[in-house]
Amino acid sequence: MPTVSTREKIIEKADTLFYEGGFEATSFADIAAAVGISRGNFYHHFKAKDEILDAVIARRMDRTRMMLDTWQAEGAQPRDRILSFIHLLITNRTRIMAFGCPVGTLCSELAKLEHGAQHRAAQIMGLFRDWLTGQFRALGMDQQAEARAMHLLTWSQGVAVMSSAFRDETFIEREVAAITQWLDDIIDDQTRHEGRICS
Amino acid sequence: MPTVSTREKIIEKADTLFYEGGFEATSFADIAAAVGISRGNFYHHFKAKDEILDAVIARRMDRTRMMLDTWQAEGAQPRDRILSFIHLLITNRTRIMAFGCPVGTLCSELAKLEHGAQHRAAQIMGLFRDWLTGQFRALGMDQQAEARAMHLLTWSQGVAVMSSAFRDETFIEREVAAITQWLDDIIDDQTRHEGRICS
DNA sequence: ATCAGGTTAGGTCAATTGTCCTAGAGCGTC
DNA sequence: GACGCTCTAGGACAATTGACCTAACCTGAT
Repeated sequence: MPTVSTREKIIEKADTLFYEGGFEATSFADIAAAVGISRGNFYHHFKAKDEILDAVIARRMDRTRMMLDTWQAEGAQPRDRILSFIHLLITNRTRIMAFGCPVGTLCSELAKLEHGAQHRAAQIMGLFRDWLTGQFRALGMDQQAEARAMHLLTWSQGVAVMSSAFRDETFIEREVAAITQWLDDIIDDQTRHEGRICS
Repeated sequence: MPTVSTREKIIEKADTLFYEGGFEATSFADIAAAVGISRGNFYHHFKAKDEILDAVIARRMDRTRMMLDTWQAEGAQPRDRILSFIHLLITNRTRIMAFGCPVGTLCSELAKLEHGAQHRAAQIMGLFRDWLTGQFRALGMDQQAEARAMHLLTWSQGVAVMSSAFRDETFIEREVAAITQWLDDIIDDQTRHEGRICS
């Protein structure tokens, strides 16, 4: 499996380098050196830099879908599944403090570059939005489901930016606690509201 | 005033270009062309690219301080002053949707580049944090003042990233309404709490 | 008029960029 | 063995990058 392996390794390394150093600042030579192949060989797999970006975005889409499916299967209740998402901030806190959120920073950079792939990068964010919307809808918050999914996403993106700016690890932990509190508050509010309607 | 004028024009144009296109993606030639001078002339004013970045950050610090001073003078009450900050999202919504928040995106980019100026870029964010902390403290929220300033900043940064990703103008308006609601809620909560203590 | 200082233009420099080509190595099939 | 295919290496290519130099220019003081 030499074909698939090398191509996959290129995409994997490019993914990491795009995240840690940014798309624009990462060159062909950087990726080729990281993979351990020549720059000439690189062109055999990807004719242009935009093609690597497309492949990286596609890979991130796939992996995001897989992660969401895992959370869907593992979490017994919608609250547990949403907590899986929130817990991403803790799990990846070191990398988030150093490089920000992979999705958010890519969207921001491509927006500045007026790159055509910005729309597809935003679709990764859309995956989280739609999945979270489904969770809030499962909690009975039909009308407010998407708004709350967006609020949770917005909050998370803010935490990523702020923790990266101030390099404060305790900030992430405090915010995760606050987000969890907010989640439980609206769940409590929802169950009370349902009780008022039913009874 | 040829000296100051040209140098100021360079910093001003560089500021705009760094914001709209990013620091790394903006070249000497881009700035020189925007100002209308030769590249050689450029080097007389700034020996290295990092020097322009330093000047741009210093300029943003100054202008931020001036803006905060204006808000401090214009706003009769802390609530009005905080609303001035929140209203930035509305005033600059077109540019925020296209290029994100000037402060947040610069911090993120410099973090990825592991640039030494990242710390000073974060100080601009610190100006907002400290000023907002002062406003919440003026509202009597001594212990929670900084946490609430950070929360407001975090929320705003999240709105900037999300509105830029999805290019949704109505999202900004809805979030500004939600932030305003949150502000009035904690102010109400604070006045109730004060009444309980005093009476 | 002369001179000094700050300012500007144009051009050079090595290094790096993304793109592209060619020659050949490896390997399975006929 | 001969052929075809994918994969690889090494380099060439023009364009652009940040950095730097030198020769003029302007302006005001002497």
